[in-house]
Amino acid sequence: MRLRQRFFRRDAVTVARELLGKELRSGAVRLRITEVEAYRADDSACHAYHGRTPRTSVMFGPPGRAYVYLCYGLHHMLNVVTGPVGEASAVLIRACEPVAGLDIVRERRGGKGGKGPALLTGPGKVAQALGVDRSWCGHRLYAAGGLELHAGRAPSSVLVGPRIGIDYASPEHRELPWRFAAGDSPWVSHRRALECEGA
DNA sequence: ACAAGGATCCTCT
DNA sequence: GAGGATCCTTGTT
Repeated sequence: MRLRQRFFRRDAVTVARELLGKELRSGAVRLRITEVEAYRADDSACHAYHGRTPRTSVMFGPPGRAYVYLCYGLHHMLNVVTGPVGEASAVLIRACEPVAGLDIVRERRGGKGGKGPALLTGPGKVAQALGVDRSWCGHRLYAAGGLELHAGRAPSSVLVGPRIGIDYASPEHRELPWRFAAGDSPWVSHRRALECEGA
């Protein structure tokens, strides 16, 4: 069952937590989301914080679309646009566990990552496994065809911690606990920095 | 037109 | 745990 567009028209932190366990599908490849990060409009870690640019314009548009950008000149990052039109926020997909299409995933990953979590724990790896590049920017994830977002098995517990790689953000945003991960999955990166929610 | 830096990944120690 | 790869986006001249 595909997620509806209204699922995404909410606060990025809320959507991020609820995306855990959901399924990304592209052809025969099906991945269960195990780690995400929220980026909000009023957040100096967010690419759109300093205003609208050609690269970030998708984040200002309707929710439920893909925001894909190139990092360090070689890694594609898959995000889901959240919130109402005009509010630039998104959720970065940082890690997944394979559900189906593992042979295709391994081929796209070029034989790297072996058989364990190193195969899919990291945002660049997830995009590569799904065959996502910048030509997918703006794609409607709630529509039928291409890359889709489906319901899935929710995690039994949620891990929470600070976001990764945002040293450029101001101090008050750098430590926000806006990274979420499935507590029941080994397919999570930087697990040390995470704590069980509510504990 | 140019320079700087980046929401990472991989390899090696 | 550290460093290099690699090139696009952005802000400035």
